[in-house]
Amino acid sequence: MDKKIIQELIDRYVAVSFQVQKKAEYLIKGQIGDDLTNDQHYILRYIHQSNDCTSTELADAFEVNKSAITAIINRMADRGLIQRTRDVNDRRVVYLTLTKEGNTLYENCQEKVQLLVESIITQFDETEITTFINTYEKLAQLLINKKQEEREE
Amino acid sequence: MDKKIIQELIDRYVAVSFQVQKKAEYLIKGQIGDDLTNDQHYILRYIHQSNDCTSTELADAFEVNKSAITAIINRMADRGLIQRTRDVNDRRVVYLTLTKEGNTLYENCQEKVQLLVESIITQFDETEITTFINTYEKLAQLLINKKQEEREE
DNA sequence: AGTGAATAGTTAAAGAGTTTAACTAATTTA
DNA sequence: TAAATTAGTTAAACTCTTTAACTATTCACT
Repeated sequence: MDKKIIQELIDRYVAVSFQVQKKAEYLIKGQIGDDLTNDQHYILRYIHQSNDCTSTELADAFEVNKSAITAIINRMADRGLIQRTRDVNDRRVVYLTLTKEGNTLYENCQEKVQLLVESIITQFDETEITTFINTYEKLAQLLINKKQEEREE
Repeated sequence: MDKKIIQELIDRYVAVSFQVQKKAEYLIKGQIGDDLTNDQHYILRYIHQSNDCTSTELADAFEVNKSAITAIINRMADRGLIQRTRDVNDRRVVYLTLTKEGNTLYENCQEKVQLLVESIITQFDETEITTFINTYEKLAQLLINKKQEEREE
């Protein structure tokens, strides 16, 4: 690929990924209201999806220090959204789960996000969007590998 | 499209966009070091790209309040990266530009980001990536329209 | 079995980013 | 020209993040 073309693609990619991220967060925030910050919403989703979620796992996924996770979890636990449970076999490990209230809030958010996304996703045909997500996932994998490489140096 | 398929696409999309964002920020941070936070890096890029950039424009682009922009710009101006200039015709308006130091830092970052992105972008063929970015840009446009609609309600 | 290293998580302090509300100063409009 | 609007700032309160030091537990090894 020509260097100039690459440069152009980078500029387009940077601009568009930025826009999509910010606008999507704006629209979702508009849907779910002030109950959750963006970060708390991501955490809520992540814990709901994951089995036996731990602080370390979250810190890796979010690329922040474990103490940043502790702080967020504290706030959400104070509000009764998240529960901590010690592993019986390895008592260093603390599992994070959603409380009943946390789950209800998740369901609420998910419903609203779904309505929003549906109204947009239906403007693509299925092939276009699966092709898009396939490439996106390939990109994600390459980035994960790249991180792995850097770690090993 | 079937409801179930949509649901699956949403889950894949949410997961992958999240991963790409976090890993990309991690890798870029690894390249440019501790000179800039992620947000400051975005601001630096944005001001470099834009002509006659103002706080209001940044606040719109980043979907935050103007006072959040003031705070970041203050920090970067204190470090001598950004300059404020009043508009001669409309003296309410303040234009933001990069100083010489700001520009040097930008060039530096851009070079490093480019090396990183090149090493990844070359693993796609050109058709795949332009198709990807086209769809991405279509998505961005839909989100922008959606925001516009909501504003008008 | 016992010592040293590694692992999971927390705490505290300092700084960065955000929101809200109140404010100044300049411009528009009616 | 008075009233409303616009661009930007300030201050207080809060969230998020990093660094470094810490506790508690488990692993590895002789």
